[in-house]
Amino acid sequence: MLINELSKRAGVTIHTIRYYENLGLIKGTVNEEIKTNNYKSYDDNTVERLEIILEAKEVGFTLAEIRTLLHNWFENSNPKAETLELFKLKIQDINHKIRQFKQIKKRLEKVCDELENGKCINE
Amino acid sequence: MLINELSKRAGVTIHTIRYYENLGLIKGTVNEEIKTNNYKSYDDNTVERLEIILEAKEVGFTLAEIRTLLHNWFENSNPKAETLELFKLKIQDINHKIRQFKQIKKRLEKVCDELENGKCINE
DNA sequence: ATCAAGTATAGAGTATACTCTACACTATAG
DNA sequence: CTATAGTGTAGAGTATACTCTATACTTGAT
Repeated sequence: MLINELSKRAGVTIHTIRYYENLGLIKGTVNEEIKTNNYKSYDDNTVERLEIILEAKEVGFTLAEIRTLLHNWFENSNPKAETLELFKLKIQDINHKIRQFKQIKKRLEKVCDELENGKCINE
Repeated sequence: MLINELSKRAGVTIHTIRYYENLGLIKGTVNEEIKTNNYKSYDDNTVERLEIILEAKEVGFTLAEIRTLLHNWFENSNPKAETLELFKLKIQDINHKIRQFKQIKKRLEKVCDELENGKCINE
């Protein structure tokens, strides 16, 4: 598929796709058969990569971190043990973040509770 | 306490504290008694506010969002019902984020599992 | 009295992650 | 064949959140 379709399928603007491609997060291929243009084509894997990028961004990973994750995920350039270690570290990060979320949620729930049970002056 | 002590107690640089103060996230008071200087002094509440800011940032709230949260939290300028609604919305946000975290964690765990159980080619 | 260390304001600089514009070339429908 | 919609590269602009620098005044120890 071309960039327009990729954009629609992944829900990411063409600008952002090109930005990610420049950063090395995704990669399109130019069909060497066609010599009239240098349009890049993207496969289903790129759609999945974009999904992962969006999810990972949402939970606070930087694009640099995501690039490293994706390269280990799909390109398998590093030894297995290293990749495994990286992924396990990321899982730990996520567990830590979940704990932080729960902590601030607790704080907010406490304030809500206080508000509902009339510890507040201005009605 | 003066900015230096606040900085040490909250673990935030003086630069950042001033940046937050400019944005209206915290507020120091100039002692009117002392006319020789205009040094600002900060109380324990400011330390707590900074703690909340750090936590909230960590889980992805912007400084603008945090400012609104803090104003409702401490200044009680808005009607109770509004504040309660805002806080409950934030709790929903957090629940949503926790779900996203769990989703990407699942993805990572699946890849780890595949790596450990030999679906990988390069050892 | 003086001098390092602390404080204040204002504004410039940096990093990340976009977002947009300009310009040139290509594809395709009428 | 031409209009317009799509594609490419390069680079400028924007938003957020700092981070640093310059300049000036204050405090406190010697």
